[in-house]
Amino acid sequence: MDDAPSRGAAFLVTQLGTHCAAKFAVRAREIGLTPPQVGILGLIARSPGQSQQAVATALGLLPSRLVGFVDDLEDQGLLERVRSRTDRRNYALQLTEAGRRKLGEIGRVGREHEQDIFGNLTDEQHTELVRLLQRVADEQGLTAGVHPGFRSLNSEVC
Amino acid sequence: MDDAPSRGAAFLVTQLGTHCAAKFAVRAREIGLTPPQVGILGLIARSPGQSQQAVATALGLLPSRLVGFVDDLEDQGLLERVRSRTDRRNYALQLTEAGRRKLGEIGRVGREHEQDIFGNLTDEQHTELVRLLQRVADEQGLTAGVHPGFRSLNSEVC
DNA sequence: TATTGTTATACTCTATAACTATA
DNA sequence: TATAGTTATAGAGTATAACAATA
Repeated sequence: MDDAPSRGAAFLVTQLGTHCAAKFAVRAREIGLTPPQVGILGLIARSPGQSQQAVATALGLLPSRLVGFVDDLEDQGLLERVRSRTDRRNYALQLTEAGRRKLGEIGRVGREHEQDIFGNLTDEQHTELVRLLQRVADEQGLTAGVHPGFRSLNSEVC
Repeated sequence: MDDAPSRGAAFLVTQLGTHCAAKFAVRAREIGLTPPQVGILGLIARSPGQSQQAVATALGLLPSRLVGFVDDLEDQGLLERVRSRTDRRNYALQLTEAGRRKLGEIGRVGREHEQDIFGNLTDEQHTELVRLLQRVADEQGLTAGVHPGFRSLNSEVC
């Protein structure tokens, strides 16, 4: 008897989630980004002009951590810090043209990633899996744009 | 347009996996254990008498990390280090009676965890979800007893 | 010489708190 | 006085490498 105990859905999701996160991190690094930076670019693409505070809150990471990520994205020429006219304390973060191009790369990488992990499912199976996961995620309050995994586990559970 | 982009299965699995891991860590802590320690106790229950090297390899964590976990489990009286007669360099790790009782608690906590996350699915939906996840996990080579999340992401992907 | 378990050291990552400039 | 962004410091967690005991 060397079998693992029958794995429940929770164990399988945890195991596969860790696996997916690790594989995606590799793909993100290949285009010069960390996973949180992918989230930052996507958020600014959807809602341009937000302050760093707003981005930090939306993604569930500390403002002090955000600084370094934005520094790097700015160094790469993917976004700009534009001082707000009305309140010169904060910035309005904007994608550059290169940032919009990078967004296309992110999309390509994301599709490759999805195919890599779930490519052996039929379309029907894939659709059913997404439906079930979406339902559970909604019930667990994960619908919002806040990405777990960017924030610490401690702040997650308190 | 403030919607997140349609979330693929990979994103959902990553998001839910992180969420599940965090919630399980809380439940494990309530019975005095860390997630790796849960894995250690389960492995020794299934295959008693293994050396620390064997356990470390099976769970994908470094032998030097294992020492502290086993120290704590021994302090709690849940397992014993028994010197091997044939090779006095290594130990044969054995559960104590208290360790076997703790295993029952782990089972209870695991069922509560599963119910907490997936309790709103019908039995048919739950079964279908497990089937799909199991299939993907198998194809990704996650069938073995090696638990990702105990080892570092770096060693995972290289 | 090789291996098991252990310890010591260094490194990475993250949280906390202090600081500045604006308001 | 309060807030946005930043920097500095400290702490937790982990990997690497050195070590003693045994083979």
